[in-house]
Amino acid sequence: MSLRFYNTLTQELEVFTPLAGNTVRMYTCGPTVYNFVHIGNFRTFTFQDILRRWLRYRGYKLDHVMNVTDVDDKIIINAAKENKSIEDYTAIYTKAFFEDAAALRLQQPEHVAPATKHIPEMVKAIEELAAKGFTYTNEGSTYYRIASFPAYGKLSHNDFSGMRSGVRVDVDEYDKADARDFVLWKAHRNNEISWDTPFGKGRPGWHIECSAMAMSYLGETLDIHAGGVDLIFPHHENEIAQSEAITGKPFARHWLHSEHLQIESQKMSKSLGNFYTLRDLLEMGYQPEAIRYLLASVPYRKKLNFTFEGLKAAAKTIERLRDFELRVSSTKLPAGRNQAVAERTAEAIRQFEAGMDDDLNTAEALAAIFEYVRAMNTTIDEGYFQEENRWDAARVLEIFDCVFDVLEATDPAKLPGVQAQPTAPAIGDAEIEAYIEERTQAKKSRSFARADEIRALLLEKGIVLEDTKEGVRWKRK
RNA sequence: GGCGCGGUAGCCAAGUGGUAAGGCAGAGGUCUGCAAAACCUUUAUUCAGCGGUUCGAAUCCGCUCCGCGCCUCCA
Repeated sequence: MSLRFYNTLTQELEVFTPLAGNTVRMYTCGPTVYNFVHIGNFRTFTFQDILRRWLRYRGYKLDHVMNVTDVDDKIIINAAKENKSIEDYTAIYTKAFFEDAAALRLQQPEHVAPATKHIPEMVKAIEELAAKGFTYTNEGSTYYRIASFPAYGKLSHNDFSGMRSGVRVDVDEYDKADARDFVLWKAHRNNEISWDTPFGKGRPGWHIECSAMAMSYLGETLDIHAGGVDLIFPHHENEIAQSEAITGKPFARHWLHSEHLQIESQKMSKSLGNFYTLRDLLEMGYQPEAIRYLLASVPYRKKLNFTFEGLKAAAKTIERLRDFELRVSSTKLPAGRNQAVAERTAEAIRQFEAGMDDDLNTAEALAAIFEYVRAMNTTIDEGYFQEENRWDAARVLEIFDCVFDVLEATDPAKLPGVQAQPTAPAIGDAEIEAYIEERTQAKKSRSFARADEIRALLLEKGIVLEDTKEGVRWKRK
């Protein structure tokens, strides 16, 4: 089965292949750095990360560009409020964004493109649009004339053919010829940040940065363009209008959009008090791996209902997988390789791959992993799992983790934005081993009270003991 | 009003014509000095409701109810 994605443009599931060679040229819409980005934003960025990782698993090289919008109305307003320059203000939240992204183990795109570092590219794009007659100016601002691009609406599947200039009663309220037109370049006013250009002093409109940067890094036609569903219209529609007006060629071949996240079945909003940033959740003590798992486990085109019950369930699920990993690596096993296990391993990998290939159906892919884990636990219980089967199980976990990346625990000291927690007093391995030895002796002499006391004492320090056939196994909680 | 997405067990969720995956939670059990972990059994005769098509529908069609998103800068 080949890799397939749902394409917003065609509204169909399509087989994916890059346009040229083995490299996937991908553009994703990144953050606007006017504040800490919230957990809903990270749902989309996590989807993009899973997409990246699966493309790489499938043997493709990536050339991925993500923009950072570091000049816009909200940034200008917020920076002014804090009496900071645009640069100083956005630097804070850009840094925070990448710290958060790292905590969620999001891979860095090959190129991170801040808008303010690409003004010449935008100027060039606007000049090309002007030369081809797609623009007009009004009071120092430059606008895109939608009426000159008949295909407008093809991505969002809206029919704008009936809309004409003057239809809207309040057209005079806008300084545009048509209410649907959008601004390419905003005229300079007050003391706002601005750049000098042949078409006037000012700053870029939102949409032009993506067209200009995408094409300057990746060429005229991208393989994949991705973002949240709310960007379909108008942002991505406008990107198409700009880019295709310039090149006359399709801007992106596959448009992938992730659905929104809801909190406890409600829209996340500040007024409802259910607005969370990653740092809020970390502050509450939730593990970044659990958050990542929860965000990744619901297929990206489905609304994700974020609940704290779900977040706790995610943490338990990860623990189950980590326990399995520990069991496979630490249990004493008979020599050899059980062929049935080897075959079951291949089957699990096939199932996992089939799920991911099917438009990144992570729920189905995960089911393959859990069915495998249960089957292998049973095999171990029954004594049929052999020494060399360790590699089989490790292979499955490795494939799982190269996409989901949640098995390794994060050092709590390295969480962004979290004050140093009063953690359990540290205890060294040697001391733990000494306690375990004492407890083993206590058990031998049937001093169970002392044995339980040691277990409790270690638990307080975050050490969990498990008695197995081959002796005591311990792990840090 | 237009366009689009969705309603599957206590919660999350797969399944888009052939008789309900998986995770978490709950109950009972095996193992254990006790635990933990693991495993087993169990928890939807039923997929928002009603009607239709079909040998057969959660899956297709129609209607109704409910939730959500976009329709000028929100992932």
